Amino acid sequence: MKKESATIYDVAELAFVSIATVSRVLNGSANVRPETRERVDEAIKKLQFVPSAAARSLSGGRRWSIGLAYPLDEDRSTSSPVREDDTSVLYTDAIIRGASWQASQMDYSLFACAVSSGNKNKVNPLQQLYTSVDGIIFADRVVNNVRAMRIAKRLHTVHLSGSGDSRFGGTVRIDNAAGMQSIVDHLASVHGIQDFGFVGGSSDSPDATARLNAFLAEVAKVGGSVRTENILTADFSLVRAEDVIKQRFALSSPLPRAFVCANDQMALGVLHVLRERGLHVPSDIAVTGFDDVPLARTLTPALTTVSQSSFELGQAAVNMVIALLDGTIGIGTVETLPAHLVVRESCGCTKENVE
Amino acid sequence: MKKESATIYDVAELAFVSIATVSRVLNGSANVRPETRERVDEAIKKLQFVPSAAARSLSGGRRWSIGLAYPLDEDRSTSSPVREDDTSVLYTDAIIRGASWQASQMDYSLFACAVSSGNKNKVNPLQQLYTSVDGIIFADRVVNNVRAMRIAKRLHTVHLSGSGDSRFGGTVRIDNAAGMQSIVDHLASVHGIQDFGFVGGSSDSPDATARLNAFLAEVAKVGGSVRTENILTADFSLVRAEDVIKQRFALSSPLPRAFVCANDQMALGVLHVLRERGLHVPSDIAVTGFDDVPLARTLTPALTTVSQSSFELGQAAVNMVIALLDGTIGIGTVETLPAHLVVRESCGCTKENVE
DNA sequence: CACTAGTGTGAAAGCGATTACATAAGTGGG
DNA sequence: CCCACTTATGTAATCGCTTTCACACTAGTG
Repeated sequence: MKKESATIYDVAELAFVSIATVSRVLNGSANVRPETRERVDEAIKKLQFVPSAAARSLSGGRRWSIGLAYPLDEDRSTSSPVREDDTSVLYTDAIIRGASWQASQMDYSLFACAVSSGNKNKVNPLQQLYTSVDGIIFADRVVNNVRAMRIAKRLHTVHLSGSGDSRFGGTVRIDNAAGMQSIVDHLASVHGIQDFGFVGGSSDSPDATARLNAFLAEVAKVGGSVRTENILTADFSLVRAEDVIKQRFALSSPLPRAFVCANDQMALGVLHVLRERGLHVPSDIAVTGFDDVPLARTLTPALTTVSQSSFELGQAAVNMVIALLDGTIGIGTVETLPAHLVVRESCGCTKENVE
Repeated sequence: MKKESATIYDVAELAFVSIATVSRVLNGSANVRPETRERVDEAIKKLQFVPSAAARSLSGGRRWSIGLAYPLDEDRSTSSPVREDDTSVLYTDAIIRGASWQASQMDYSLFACAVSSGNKNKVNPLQQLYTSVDGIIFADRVVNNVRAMRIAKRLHTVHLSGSGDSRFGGTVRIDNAAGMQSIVDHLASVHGIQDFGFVGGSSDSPDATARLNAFLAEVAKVGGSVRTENILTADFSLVRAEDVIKQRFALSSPLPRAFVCANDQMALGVLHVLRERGLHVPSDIAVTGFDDVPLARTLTPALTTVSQSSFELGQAAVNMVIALLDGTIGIGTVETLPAHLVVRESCGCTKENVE
């Protein structure tokens, strides 16, 4: 079931020139007589010729494309996709869009590829990806260090928001600490909250760890407290957050006055369960998110969160890959993007307060 | 800033065999003596050799990868990305995940690539994509027919949910009509609603057209009515839906008893504005969605919608591409996936009713 | 004991571009 | 009017892999 298509040879023949000349036209080289160029362009149009990316990259030129690897939820890749709709990581989506947008601005193409951690497959998607692009962006947690280092030997890599600085590639991250600080601060100073709870991500994610640590530090700083049973750990997904909060309900000890969540999706899950159990947010208990996904502001109550502009994160990553490619910056560069508090209703503020 | 890495020649040398043998080992060919195979495997491991996808595909073999092209929002690609967070198309996200998952199951890699309609760029992302994969999936509206036909000459294509059957590739679609019918039916028979409104997508989307037509037909069938001023047109995005509904408020004529929306995001926007204007959903006015995105059930009120399992859509598309590649099915095959009503609260049903 | 059938392996021909090098034609300056 | 120089184009090598073909070996057969 193979299909044929025009090659550079066909174009050359039709335009009565050599393939070298066609290539020159293709790559906008100077030194091509205008009338020759025109003849070639015509042939290209007539044959609907599109240069093969594969051949192009083999022959050494740039591929003008960047890869973005992000994690495909494990549960889904190992079991049947029944609970499909529960774990959609909106956050990644925004990063991808930001990266795509920026890549397109810079005349690059962006290929996003979901990579499952259990790489039982013979042909690894990640390998496929990194052998067909100029540089690659890793979303948090998608590869371990060993793997990342190996890949970094082949092409330039940029890591998104890990806490450890990657020594073999670039790093772009959000200022997790500042974001967490502003949330806890707000909760404490504006709403007088002292008794905190936390719903975090798994400890193997640098982002998760960074947020938890920042949270704990800031709670201490504002003189608040957080009981051990109120530090919950999910995996950044909505369902898992629902699960852990339900489990928390099984305990007899009283709930905290606020649940600070490490991302918006988990906050959504928490909101949902709390409401289900008849609790009112924010009067009974405040809930905050992190990320500011598009829907955060449309919820009732609208979610107080930290805007970390995943979109800009994606953009910055693309820029960094290109800079690395161009040699403008060196390996080991780290860029920290600001995060800022977005006060809405779920913390206890009222709409009038806010807008 | 180029980097070096091991090639098949290095492996051959280290294992004292020819590159042909290495290739045989790589591709699991029979007729390789176990001890030779072992020697090669060792060399591969030692050199951390990963075959170049580019070279591989150039030499004619399958690339074991599938492309998925989806639209990048136009406004964002033409203007500054300031309103970044407003148009995230959650729907596409689910398709991508479904496709990725299925691809990984079938031992293929899935490359998702956002394509902006204004292709002012020299290097077109779409071209990059389709010259590096075995087959390609087009999300609704991402390319026009001419373009699609051209691409279909080169490789196998599958179109996601257009209404017109693609004569040069495969088509996978959702049963839009059945979905719309069940929504309108429910609204009319269970809630006695007669006065309908509609928030649709732009008319250049086959899906949008199909849904609008099905809506109109079914309203007529149940004896309901829909006034012209209550047929609103957005572009499937949250913000645009908010815009059009706000504009609708400027008119003096009374609102309908229900707004049927062509997708969930627009329903979200409508809900938001309605609430802002002090209207209560569903008692004052019912609102329904289409798609059943993950968050639909977590809203207040939980969104009544049609589950079209975008995830399965993605899966089916991947399967179809592979079948096309394998020659199992022929060009022009169409698969229609069922859609089913998900009754929640925004139509007027109560939680007790539903669960 | 020749004779046919596999096996296991290597040599070499592409695949479709890019690019260094070579060549031919046009251009001034002395 | 010739030489050095630029400009336009062609030739051929190269990138890293797959695959066909041919060859050298075993083995099994009559």
